[in-house]
Amino acid sequence: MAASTLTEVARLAGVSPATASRVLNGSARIPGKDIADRVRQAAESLGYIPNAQAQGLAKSSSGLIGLIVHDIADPYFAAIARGVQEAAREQHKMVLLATTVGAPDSEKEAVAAFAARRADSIVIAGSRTSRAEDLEGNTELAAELDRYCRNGGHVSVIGHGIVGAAAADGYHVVNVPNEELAAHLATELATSREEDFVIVGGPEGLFTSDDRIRGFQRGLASAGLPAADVIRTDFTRAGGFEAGLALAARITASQPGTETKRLCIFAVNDVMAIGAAAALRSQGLRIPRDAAVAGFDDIETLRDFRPALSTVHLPLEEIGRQAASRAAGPSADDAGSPPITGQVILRRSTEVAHPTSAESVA
Amino acid sequence: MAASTLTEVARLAGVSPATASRVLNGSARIPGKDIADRVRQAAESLGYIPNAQAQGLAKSSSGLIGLIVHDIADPYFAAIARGVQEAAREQHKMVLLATTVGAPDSEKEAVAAFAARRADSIVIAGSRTSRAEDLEGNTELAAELDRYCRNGGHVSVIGHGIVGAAAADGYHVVNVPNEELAAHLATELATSREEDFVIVGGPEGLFTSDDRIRGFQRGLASAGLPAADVIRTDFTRAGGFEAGLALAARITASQPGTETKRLCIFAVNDVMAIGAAAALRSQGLRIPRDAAVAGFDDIETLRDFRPALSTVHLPLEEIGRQAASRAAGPSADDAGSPPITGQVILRRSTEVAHPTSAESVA
DNA sequence: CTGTTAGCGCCTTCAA
DNA sequence: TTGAAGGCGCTAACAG
Repeated sequence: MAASTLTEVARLAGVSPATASRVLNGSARIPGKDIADRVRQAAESLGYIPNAQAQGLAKSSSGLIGLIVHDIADPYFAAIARGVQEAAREQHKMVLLATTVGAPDSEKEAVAAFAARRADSIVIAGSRTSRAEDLEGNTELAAELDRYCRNGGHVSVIGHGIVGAAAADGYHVVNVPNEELAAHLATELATSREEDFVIVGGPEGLFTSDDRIRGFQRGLASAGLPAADVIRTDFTRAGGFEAGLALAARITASQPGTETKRLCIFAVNDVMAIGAAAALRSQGLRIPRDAAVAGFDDIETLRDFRPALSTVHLPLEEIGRQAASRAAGPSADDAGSPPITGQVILRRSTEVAHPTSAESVA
Repeated sequence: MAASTLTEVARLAGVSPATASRVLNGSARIPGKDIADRVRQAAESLGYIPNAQAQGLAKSSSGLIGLIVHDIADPYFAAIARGVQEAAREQHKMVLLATTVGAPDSEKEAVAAFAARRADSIVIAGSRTSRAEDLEGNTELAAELDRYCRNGGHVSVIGHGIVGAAAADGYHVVNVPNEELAAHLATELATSREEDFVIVGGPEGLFTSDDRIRGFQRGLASAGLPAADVIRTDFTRAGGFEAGLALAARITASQPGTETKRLCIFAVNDVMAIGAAAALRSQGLRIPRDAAVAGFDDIETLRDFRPALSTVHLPLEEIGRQAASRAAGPSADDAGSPPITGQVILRRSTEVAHPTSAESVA
């Protein structure tokens, strides 16, 4: 027993399908008042639900927003997804989800799938990469997106634009000032401190990571400090943990006698920072006494972590929302939404050690 | 410039649309070898992407899985979503996301929207409620689901079944043994301890919460202990925090002289537990010294929280995956997937206070 | 094995 | 204002 159709409703109401359509979905005036009620009633009694596929086919638009993330369980992406979802709700659309593991070819597939479903727009979150091995994948992805745009689709990419993507119509980028913010964080951290800085970064070629590293180094430089060592590892908690272990060894080794500066560790995202902190702790080191740790993103779920993590707040939800609404066209706010900004937040994890202040909570 | 169609491909290849369809999508044999290649090449050169809407309309099935959650940014739901997403990928389907704030009527809308899109199946996560004020909403939701099922849809609900939903065809429930596990947690906690138990629960009528409360009380009873006080609050971190504040006052008040037992707080989910812990800490109390805290769910992102939180591990991802594949029909594993089980995990937050063990990490 | 003929359910000109 | 007719892109029966 398939769902009832518009035709059935029309028949029951004693009108033509066209009329029924106008009453139930169309936009133009339908003052048939008497007839309109009959149709509505018929629809109601039949439990009529319009077939979105058919509607979409007829007017070639689907009311779908495609969202591509690396992993929906990652709090970073989950927060963005929430923003996208909210925007979608406002636009009376639904979001179609695709998760790739950052692999460009898998992203390409997702774009093709969205294109097949005639998604009205696509939001791509998750960092772009410039690694040589991804070059081909990136090119194909760019081509796929380009085709999608040429067919009238709207794309908005969060962070960096797709490598090799021509600035086509309907192609937007929501810029996140990773570099500037990282620089800002570095200068804040460099102020009135005397410590060695180390950066725990993701794999080379990951834009988000590279931008943050570059920015941090720049900030250090502008504060007259030497460049920090950079440890490359996975862009995950596990990666942070691994790096943390190495750093713990380094700290422990330099303990005896030598007047050592405290280590200040900047992990390019919060999750890595937490991993690094866990590693230090597992080696009996304490934060911020033995080392300072800072992250990036200000993930909500991690805010109760102790010692409270210094980080850079990013309005993730707003980023997602903006990406989704920008792709919807310049409808609402012609002025365009305001650029994304972040904010350095210094908390306990990078406090200068005051031996006595045990209870100071950020 | 709209995307190219199958007809165009067919024309370019000099064959009929039907043939082209068979080559590009159909399943039956298409050994036209020579012709098949021509078609494929034509498709390639035109950048042909099948229109899923049209395909869906023609074969009345959409390749879509609808997922309903309260909030995709909540790590609990995000983890489930990951599981659903994985199952979807295996089924070569895509997931359509809808977030409700737990409001039955909003869930009803989501179901209708999924039905409109002819989703092949729907997964509903997020706790069911039995509050009087939700009765009407629940009934409508049940009706909507029932209709959806009658039209051939498959539904699987995580946790409790929808209140008032008749066991229709295609309606499945993925049971989560909340009560048993909570009971188990209680008995573990009750062993060799002498403390007062308090439960921080969600609003009355929330099945997930109520089940866990009931189970915990049962466990306490079977250990010969009196029932614990129950504090009702929001099913969120903020709720946990609020309750934690009240409890902190209670603890502080009873400090002087009176031989007081330590308080053991069971929050019905991890996020609430974290909130409660934060509240205690904000009042200068320490865990587990001044109070023990336990949660439920074993949220991954929270595992680095210190003191490590005792909790009940739930295979969230597997739950999502199972829900999605069960709804896909008894295709893969006829034996049906194994029932969901959890596991009590005792960590630092409920350790019996050993004044000297400062570095014992769970 | 391939082409032809009908729809799938809806919307949208175009007449009436 | 309402109805009739055609088409959105594809698939599924039939023919050939």
